[in-house]
Amino acid sequence: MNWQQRAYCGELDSAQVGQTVQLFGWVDAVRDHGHLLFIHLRDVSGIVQVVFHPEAPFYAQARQLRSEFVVSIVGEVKTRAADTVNPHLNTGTLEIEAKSLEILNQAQTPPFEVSEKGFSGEVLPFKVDEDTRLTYRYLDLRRPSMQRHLVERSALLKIVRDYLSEARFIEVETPVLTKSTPEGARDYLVPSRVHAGHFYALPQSPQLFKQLLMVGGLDRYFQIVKCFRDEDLRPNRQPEFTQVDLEASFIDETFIYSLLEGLIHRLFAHTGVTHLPATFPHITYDESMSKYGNDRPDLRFGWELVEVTDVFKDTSYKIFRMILETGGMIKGMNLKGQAAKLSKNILQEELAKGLIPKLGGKGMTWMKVENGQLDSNIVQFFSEAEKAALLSRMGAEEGDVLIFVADQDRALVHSILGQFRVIMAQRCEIIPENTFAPCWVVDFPLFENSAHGLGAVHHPFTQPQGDITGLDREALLTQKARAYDLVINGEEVGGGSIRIHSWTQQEQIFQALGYTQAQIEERFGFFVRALKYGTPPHGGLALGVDRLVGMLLGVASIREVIAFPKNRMAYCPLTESPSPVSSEQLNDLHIRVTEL
RNA sequence: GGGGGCGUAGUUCAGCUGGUUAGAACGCCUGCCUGUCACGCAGGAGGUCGAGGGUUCGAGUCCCUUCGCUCCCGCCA
Repeated sequence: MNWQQRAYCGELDSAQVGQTVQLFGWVDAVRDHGHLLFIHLRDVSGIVQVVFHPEAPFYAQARQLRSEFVVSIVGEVKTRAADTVNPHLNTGTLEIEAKSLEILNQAQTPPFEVSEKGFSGEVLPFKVDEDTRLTYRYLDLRRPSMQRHLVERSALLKIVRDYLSEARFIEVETPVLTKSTPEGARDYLVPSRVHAGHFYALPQSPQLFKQLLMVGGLDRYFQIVKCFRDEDLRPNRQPEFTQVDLEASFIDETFIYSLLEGLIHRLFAHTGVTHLPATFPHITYDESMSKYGNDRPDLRFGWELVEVTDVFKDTSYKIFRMILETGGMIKGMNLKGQAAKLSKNILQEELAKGLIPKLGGKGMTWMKVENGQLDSNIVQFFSEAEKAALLSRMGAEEGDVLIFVADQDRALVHSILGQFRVIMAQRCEIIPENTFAPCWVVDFPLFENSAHGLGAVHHPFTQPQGDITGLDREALLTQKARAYDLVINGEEVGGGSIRIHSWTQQEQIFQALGYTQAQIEERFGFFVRALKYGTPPHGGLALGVDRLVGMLLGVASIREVIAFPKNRMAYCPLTESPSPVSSEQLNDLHIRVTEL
């Protein structure tokens, strides 16, 4: 194999005209003119056209070529005549006149087309059932767009490594076979052969190990690492996913913010995005919930939630009055300038009766601002004072649409309006394209109510903002954590916290979570012990690589940037895993499978 | 775990209130074609309509069961 002399198809340029080059690749397309024969030859770098003339001794062999055959071609780089240039191909001003042809391998007709013919202007939509793509992922990966995804992912991860190395971070690997901890998601378990009846767990994150690395004095650690969570899947969720995991000692929140802002700037600059703010705005959890209805605000557009409970405190409108009398709240949103797009029929039938109930709401009140008046099916129930107050509170102008949701359950009001805001913004096409709006969400609550008492909102190693000594449950629920999320365009791309480094404080948290001394010892004994041996103040963050790369490349799903993803059922159609194993294997592992 | 949608040729899809031999495009095969590049022209092959059961004179179409995929909710410290 003459690999030393190899040239890459997509990298040929006019400087090489007249040279003889060696190419390896796959046949992307064949155009047989009976005499003249053209092929597109594809390798990882791109595509070039090869011409076979009928006089060539290997012409008969060339006519045997089919899609996806693997070939070695030696040929002369030639300039194309002006009227035969292909403007859609990077190498479109050139072609290779074949001097020899070797068919290195034949190929069956693939189950779907690998060629994207995409150099023909706009990229044709690739519509093949995803399970079929995953079953033949090696063919799917041959498509130029998939190769671009993985090439770019590699380039972006190199930027991460370079950046963090420059900032004195040390890349350390942590175990994949580790200890199951009852917090958080379900663990993937790995049975031990040597220790009968005992199990390792695959890490949900290297959380405890990276903190132990800080105790170990490594000072600044990072890792690009797989994490595993055995939960039901979502379009943007895989059972195994990749994080940029990092942790640093003797730092505070400001270190993390500026470190990550620098990294995000570099990553986005790589893809040509330069409009990110120098420092990212901070928004508190409470403010995010109240203005955007969730803790991952999409700041690319306005449409903030506005409370109008007080406007209707004496209303005669029966539905509002009933809800307010039982302690409910009314919030609304101004769909700025959307009156023309949203007819009364759409507002009432599709949204109030369709979408809102799907989101969990009982109803929605809407009104349009037309001819200087509020107009809707129920506007006659409101007083002039109420209408005037609404107009001013909502900043309403001609052509606006106001919508309101009322409910006893304040969290439900936020949840409905938060989802409604995003869905309607997409539907009304008000979200600017190719725009990225990052922010830090800060001041998360430390605890939340859970089925069995208090639960940690972030995780139990997060430092409280204040002293929690002696606080009762009610007071604990009002405490804030030193936790932060990095949110871009309404997607959480990373999260972290300043950790607890005092073992007494760590035990306070465990106790608040309702763990007994025995449970603490059994689950986290090794960790609490470590905290007692001189733990430095430290904190860190983890970035979701799949989501971030997916966002940077503008793909529809994280599966587009993962070489071998699982499907929605956590199944791999390519390898057909998971699969049954032999009874010998089970016996070795001391496992008996119960009847299904 | 709960709810919605889908399953027809290799691929993407059409197939009306149940009614002759289930169609289209692309792909594939054969032939023709010396400048194409989504080449063109002519011809051809290719289907247990996801599976099982039921209703009916008759089912791709209606009903039940089941499997698979997908979306939403729960879940995801």
